[in-house]
Amino acid sequence: MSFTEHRALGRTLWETTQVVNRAFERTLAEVGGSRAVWFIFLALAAQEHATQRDLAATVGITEATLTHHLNALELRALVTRTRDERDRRIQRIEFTEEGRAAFERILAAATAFNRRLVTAVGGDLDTLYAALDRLAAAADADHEAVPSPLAETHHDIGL
Amino acid sequence: MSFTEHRALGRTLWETTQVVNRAFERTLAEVGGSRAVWFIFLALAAQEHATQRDLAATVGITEATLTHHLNALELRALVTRTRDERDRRIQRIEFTEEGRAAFERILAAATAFNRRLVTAVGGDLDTLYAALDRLAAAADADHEAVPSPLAETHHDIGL
DNA sequence: TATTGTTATACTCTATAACTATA
DNA sequence: TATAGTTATAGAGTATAACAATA
Repeated sequence: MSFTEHRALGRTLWETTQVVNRAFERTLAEVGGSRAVWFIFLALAAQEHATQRDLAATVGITEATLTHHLNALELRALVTRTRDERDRRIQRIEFTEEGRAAFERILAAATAFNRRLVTAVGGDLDTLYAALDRLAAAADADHEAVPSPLAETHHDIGL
Repeated sequence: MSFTEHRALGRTLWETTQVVNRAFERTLAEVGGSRAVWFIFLALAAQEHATQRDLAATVGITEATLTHHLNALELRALVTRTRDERDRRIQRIEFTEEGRAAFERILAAATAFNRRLVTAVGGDLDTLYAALDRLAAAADADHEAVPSPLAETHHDIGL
């Protein structure tokens, strides 16, 4: 029974992502991570952010949400926050030794997971990326005002 | 700067879905809907569920979560719940007149949105579906115990 | 005044476990 | 005992608005 003349592309995309994401979250949970933490860690390791605002934008969340996550990470002693000497408004966020180790574990798990996905897709990878980019562009078409997270590093950072 | 030898397939998939989903949620919100409500409405309209348990499985959520959503829908007078005469454990869920009208509005919005996505992808639709299916299968490979939601109606129902 | 980040609060979606009603 | 569904509770992730500290 179908309610539309087209197949359910948005829904298929949603469900595929749900399945993939749940598997990914399970994988990360096994090494003490989560998707949100993984994205934040990657952005931290890349060291391409000047402020928490930048970092939040890179991760694709608000500043308040980032603070929320950083609080948890600091509580777990995985990162430290120290005020910048020259501009005390700015927090400098750094991995602790333990945090760096956690990052390495999560990186290994995420890399292995990604490799599995890439292998599954086979040779059509560029075609898939092109299709996904067209989907995102089409969805955003009505709403240029809303910035798409990580647009500039799209595809360039580990999973 | 890249931390993996492969491009970030899982992440690209995630971000694409985020962008598409956010646009979809905005579209639905304009007609008083949400993704969860839309999925539930579709399952209701299809009338292929015997119990709430079935319905929850079709939508891909737990019974408790479904109850949560049905409470909200009943409060908004979009659905009614009546006990089955022959087995009073069973709730029969039906659209109210208003609920049916809401469904029609949401259907129209979702169909238009889906058409936009399909148009954007162009002629590669089957290739894209195949790639997405391979991704879901690969992600699930480690975790056969976890049932993927809507496996049987995959692709067969409106967005 | 503008910027950086935090706090307070709340919302949505989700789940688990204990429970009630019915069979 | 088993099944259908609800309630109570909680947790993760997210956001907005008001705020404090600093520039």
